[in-house]
Amino acid sequence: MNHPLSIYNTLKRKKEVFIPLNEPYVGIYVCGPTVYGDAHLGHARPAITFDLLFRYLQHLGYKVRYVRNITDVGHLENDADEGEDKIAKKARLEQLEPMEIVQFYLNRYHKAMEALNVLPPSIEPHASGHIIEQIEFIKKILEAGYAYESEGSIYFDVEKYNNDHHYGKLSGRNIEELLNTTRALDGQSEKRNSVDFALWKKASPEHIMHWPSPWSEGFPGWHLECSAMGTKYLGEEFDIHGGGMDLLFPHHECEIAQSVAALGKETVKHWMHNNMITINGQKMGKSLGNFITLDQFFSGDHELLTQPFSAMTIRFFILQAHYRSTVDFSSEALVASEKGLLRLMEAYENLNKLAPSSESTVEVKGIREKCYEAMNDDLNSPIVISHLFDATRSINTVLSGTATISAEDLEELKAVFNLFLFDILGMTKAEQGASANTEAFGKAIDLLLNMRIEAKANKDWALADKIRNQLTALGFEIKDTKDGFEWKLNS
RNA sequence: GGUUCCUUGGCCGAGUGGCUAGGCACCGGUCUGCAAAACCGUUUACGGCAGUUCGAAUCUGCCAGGAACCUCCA
Repeated sequence: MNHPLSIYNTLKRKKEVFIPLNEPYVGIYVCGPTVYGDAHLGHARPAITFDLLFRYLQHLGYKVRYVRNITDVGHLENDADEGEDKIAKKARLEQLEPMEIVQFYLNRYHKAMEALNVLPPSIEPHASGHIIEQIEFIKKILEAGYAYESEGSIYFDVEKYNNDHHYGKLSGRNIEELLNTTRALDGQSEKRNSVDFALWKKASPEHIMHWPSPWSEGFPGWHLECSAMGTKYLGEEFDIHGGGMDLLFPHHECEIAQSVAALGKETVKHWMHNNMITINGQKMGKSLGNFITLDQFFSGDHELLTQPFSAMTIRFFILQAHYRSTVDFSSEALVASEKGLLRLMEAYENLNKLAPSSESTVEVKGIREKCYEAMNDDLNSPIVISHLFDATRSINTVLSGTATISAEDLEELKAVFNLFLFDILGMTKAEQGASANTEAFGKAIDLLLNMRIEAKANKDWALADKIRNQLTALGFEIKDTKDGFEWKLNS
């Protein structure tokens, strides 16, 4: 391939050619969901972004281990001092076992991901299943001297760390200023500095989820799980760490600090961050309460939705924007994506209707290479899609009889659609297998439309229009063609 | 208040110095009994001001508006 894959590295603030540490193996770690509620549109963005990466790297021949964690403990709800574990809080409210909540929402998350055609990761580790690894990680940080115990809890000593290393290198923060301005205000806390973050929190008596440790009965801090599980499954150095931009600080900054403190080196070579989905220009998120769940999209059951949207429409909508741009949700934008996707899918089906000629008058040869170039340029999926739309125009032009295509080019177009639209962008083909029921149903519609042909032959326009209008009212789309008709049912 | 980033045509959304992005919508045409679909064509851009340059949506500065994260206050 002429152009190597370049990926934007948040740490370097520029695109870098991607070279695996240990070719052909590639390790990817992505921050997964906290499973205390239904997945919303915002959750779909990283899942689809890194699914695109996963698919493309595999296509390029890499052997990829993709780890996406499940946060089921330790994600504090408010500030780190007095926060309450989100999972435990929900459990108490609903009088359910914490793990019951986790399992319930995890099942629903998996179902939504499957609908979006997001491939399952290679490993999906739970934070609660890696308490021992996290405790061991804390021990290393303590031994290195970058953490301290305070009333049964362990905190990361950001000031000390920053004296030896650079805390803030990923997020571009100057922590020295923060330390100087906040120290005076910080008298009562059990932390030395307000910027210190918890590695282990002693559980209060009413706290349901807790584990024994050398320091107290408690639970691990939120940032720790990703460091512990990432290194456990991908090694002390691995290729790519991904997540949403909202996790850049403090979460990923803390991960770097933890790794450097415990291991003496940075674990992650390449940081990737997807941007947010906005609604009326604002981040869609749980804390703002302005989110729409994926199930609501699928059912259309939300005041901002004019209709239901299929999972593939959602996926296509997200891929029509570059992953590092914000994408603003609106029902109108989704309708546009839905129609555009339908156009692409019909073009793919039309490929089977084209009769090859001896020569092509449409340009086919460059499309594959252009799609690769776009993918190699930091996964520019909207450009890939624009090339597929260009191909769509060529296909439809041939279909309408004003251009020709050679057998070779026809096969090339089929291959390009299969590769980029389905394998890499991960769109799914319309379901094809017809049951006996749907077969009979189709023949019944054919029967009606054949009667309409007879009516047209008799110039009985009233009857012809009646059949068409009433089928249209039922959601059918009727097209007259030279040899007869075509129809389809719009869902 | 701090850090980072954004502002493209009716809507969404690519694009980092000169070359039509693309989709949706709209309008005109071809096709059709009329439509639909498809095809062809047209129209609507680069937040504002100034600067650099032969040339800027693209670089620089200022201004306006918006966002994400953080902080403070409540």
